[in-house]
Amino acid sequence: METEEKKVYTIDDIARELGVSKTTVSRAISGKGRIGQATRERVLEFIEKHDYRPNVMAKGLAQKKTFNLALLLPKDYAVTEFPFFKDCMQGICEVASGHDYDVIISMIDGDDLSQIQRLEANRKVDGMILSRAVEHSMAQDYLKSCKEPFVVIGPEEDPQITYVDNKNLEASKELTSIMLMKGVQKLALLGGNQSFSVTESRYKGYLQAHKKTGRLVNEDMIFMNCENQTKVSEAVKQALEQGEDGILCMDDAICSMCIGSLRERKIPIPSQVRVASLYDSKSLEYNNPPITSVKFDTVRLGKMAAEKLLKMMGEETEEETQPLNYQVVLRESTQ
Amino acid sequence: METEEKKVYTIDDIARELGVSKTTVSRAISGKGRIGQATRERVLEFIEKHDYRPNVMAKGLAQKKTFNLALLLPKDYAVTEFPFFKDCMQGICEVASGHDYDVIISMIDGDDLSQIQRLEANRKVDGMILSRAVEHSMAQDYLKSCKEPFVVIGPEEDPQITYVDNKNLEASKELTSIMLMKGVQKLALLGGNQSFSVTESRYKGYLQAHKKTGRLVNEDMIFMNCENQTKVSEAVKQALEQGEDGILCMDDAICSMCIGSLRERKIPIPSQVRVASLYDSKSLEYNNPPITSVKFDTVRLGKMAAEKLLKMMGEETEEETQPLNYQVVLRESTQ
DNA sequence: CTGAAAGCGCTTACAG
DNA sequence: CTGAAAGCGCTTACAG
Repeated sequence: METEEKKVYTIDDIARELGVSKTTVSRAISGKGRIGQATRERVLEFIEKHDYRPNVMAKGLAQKKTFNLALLLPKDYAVTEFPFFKDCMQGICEVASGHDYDVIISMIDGDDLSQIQRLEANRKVDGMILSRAVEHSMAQDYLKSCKEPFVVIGPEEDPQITYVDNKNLEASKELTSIMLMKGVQKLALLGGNQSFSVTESRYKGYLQAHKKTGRLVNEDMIFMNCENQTKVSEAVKQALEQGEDGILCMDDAICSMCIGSLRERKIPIPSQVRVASLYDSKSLEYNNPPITSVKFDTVRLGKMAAEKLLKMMGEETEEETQPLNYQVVLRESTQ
Repeated sequence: METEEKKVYTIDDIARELGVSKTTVSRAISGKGRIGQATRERVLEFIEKHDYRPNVMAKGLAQKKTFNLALLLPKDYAVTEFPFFKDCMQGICEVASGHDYDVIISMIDGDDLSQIQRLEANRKVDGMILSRAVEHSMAQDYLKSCKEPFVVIGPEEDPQITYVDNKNLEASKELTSIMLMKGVQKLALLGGNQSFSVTESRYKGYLQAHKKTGRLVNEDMIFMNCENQTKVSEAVKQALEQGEDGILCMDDAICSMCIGSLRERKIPIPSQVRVASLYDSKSLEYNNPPITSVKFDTVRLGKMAAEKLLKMMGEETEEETQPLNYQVVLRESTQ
């Protein structure tokens, strides 16, 4: 029962102790190359018994791989986006570790490429995931110019770039349509930061739904860049003055602020104004009344990003063919 | 102007082209070992010109280092904790990359050690940072049993373990004292998840402040595990029925819910009830009225964690001696 | 089926 | 001050 330092074996030790060559040991482990059934089992057994784990760094050097991938996160994201990034991260980590890859995070600041360049110069990763595509981001252009494989999370117009995205446009269109069908006459839209692509997608969905049903959209029904309580309150005030009877919020944070503002003005939901959100959260679900909103499977989004990337890097992965989807959850706030 | 593949040099190439040995090149780069001024400059110049960057993985193998550190994040953290983790992450990444280290994230799920064991077995990191110490966490015990250096973010009673923490107890004590001095007669405490150490620290601060001023604390003034709107609303209701004239919330999320609940009941802040939070956020700052709260420098907390860890790993770092601190920001909600 | 050898791109005693 | 050589712990043609 002494606290003896457990010896950490190398492939050399194993070869010596077993009286075989390290080539053989390597083959038994990797499963590549021909090897006798008997020897393989002997090696595997020894490994199991002594809990040998190959040195990934050495393996990487020999194979010119790093077994790392990078997740590029914006440094400046707003509170409203936390749940999104956290879920992405979780999905990515899960599939990465399933392939014995690790994920290195790098927080990148707007158009400052230095962190990306550092990662690239140091050759510590085999591929990168760029989260939250900002319109006209330099990062994308830069990554394209490198040989490094990468996928972006978010909408992407460049057909040469691999991406995954939630169906924001479709979801927005569907929820808008539903609200119009339910009898909302004038539906205000409270949007987020206009430089984010997701804002644009949701906006388009809203427009298309109006077009489809032959409804007019007036400039003054659209309130963009609702990033704090003050902006939201102003928007709500103006919308009410204009007699809007429905408010569609682009995400849960905006929606929370919107609800707060309505409550302050003692405007009943849904009897005077129906409210819905294009991104769900617990606080909307548990609100009184519960708020209608769209649920995405963001963990899965992250997983798909990682799978796509691993595939580009030549890993074998059973990429899910089933497309990402969403659910519109109708709750009391739109009844 | 062709898109020629830029050759990626190795130390061997440089040695050959310069007619020196690779030992010399290595020395010129690392600055270790004696080397002639002239040769050093020749090498450095060549490197600069051809933008040579040493292969970190190879360097690592030779030095038995990985130049990675791991950040262990709980998989299940609540919305309320996002800003905290994000700021930590940012601080850690900043100092890590300053030392040419990268940070690998791993999301660990309660008492499931498998992810930690994987990291350890793969030897992909030189040290770990365990964020959010949960009371009696297995992770800590496990890490202690490994040789791997690690530091924890959060309070820590074990004197053998290195940790960094915000001064939650002190801050809680100070803010509580201030509220009592300002004339609050009965101060309710709305606390978070009781299994987190931070909850305990803040609770203690609240108690100590009462003791110091000779005030009694009644069981029924304490409301723990206020993790959703329902629980908070109940707590607020009960507190009001008991005639409390002050409410101290443990964090910004709890406080937001508390404010919402008060607003619904049309209880004016601060005239009927004074409200304060032990963790600040924009939404509290911009609330109407603005909410008194405590500001911590969490980015710096992350930095210090990383610095402490790097030091344990033998890196040279000018560790900041200045202790972490906090500011109590008195706003309208406690006037 | 198995192994000796070279190689991945660095570092570092050791000798000169 | 400089270099030849061994080594970090793996993989992988190549030969047998």
